[in-house]
Amino acid sequence: MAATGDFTIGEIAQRTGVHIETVRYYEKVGLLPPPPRTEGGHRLYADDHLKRIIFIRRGRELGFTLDDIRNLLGLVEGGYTCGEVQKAVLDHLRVIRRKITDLRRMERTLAKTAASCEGGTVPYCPIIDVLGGK
Amino acid sequence: MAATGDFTIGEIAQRTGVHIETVRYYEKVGLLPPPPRTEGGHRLYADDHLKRIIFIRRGRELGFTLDDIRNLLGLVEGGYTCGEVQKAVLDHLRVIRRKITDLRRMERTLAKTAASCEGGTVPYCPIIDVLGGK
DNA sequence: ATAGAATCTGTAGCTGCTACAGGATCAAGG
DNA sequence: CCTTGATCCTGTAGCAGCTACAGATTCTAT
Repeated sequence: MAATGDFTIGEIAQRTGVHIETVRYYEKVGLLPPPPRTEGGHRLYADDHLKRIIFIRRGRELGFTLDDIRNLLGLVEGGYTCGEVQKAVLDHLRVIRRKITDLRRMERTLAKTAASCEGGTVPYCPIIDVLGGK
Repeated sequence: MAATGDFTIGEIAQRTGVHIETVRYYEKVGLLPPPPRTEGGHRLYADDHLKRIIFIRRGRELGFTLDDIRNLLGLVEGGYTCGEVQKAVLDHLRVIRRKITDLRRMERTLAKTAASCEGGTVPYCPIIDVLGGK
């Protein structure tokens, strides 16, 4: 039930939480198949598009690149095995963990640096020394 | 001692670990004052430039945007108080910590998702469900 | 019929570089 | 002095992933 609803781009944007321009952008870069149009040329989306955009958005929220998502969608389309999908996720997990590591290193350095500083109105700050390198 | 050495852009790139094009880019966007030139038009850098580029690089390594760095350099130029600098660092620290939080959330979700998966040759994967959202 | 909202296409902008192309200049060797 | 090869010059375009226009058209409701 609740068969193929026809959505305008505005409705689909609202339902998916993705901006109108972004929906068009996804179409342009081939992530979203071009939907049928009204006589006047307005896009008319169906449930399939809705699902696909939600898939893309979820992927983005999880930090996948559009290219990653393209591949995942390719798997979904073309028949996939659990192993293939899992591999993509584990690869991505490694990327994320590296980023976390990098950020934590920055955080430590910055926190230490900020602590070395009195923060008053003194016209000198040890932070600048840290940035000045050596 | 070791007074103002004259560096070509290639030397300065090597010493700072920043690409030649990037050095020119920093000049273009106003982070680096235009150095004097040879008769033929080649850039000639002095120790001040060297220090400045190292400052920029260190800032980048710590995740500051070029705009942040521009502000920091402005402080350094124009006379600064420790409090001003500390504020910039603490602001940035908040940004970094937020990113870490976001990435950790992604990581948890992905790790959980990947674990829910057998990873075999089964032509179905629960990960896809997660991405499909609901 | 008409007003106002929504949509259309196409282009430019954002960050922080990187990678050319096509030419000029520099430093070293003969 | 002259040539060669390395380096440098300017300017432009490209990357990701959107976002923000402009100027025109279409849709919807009265």
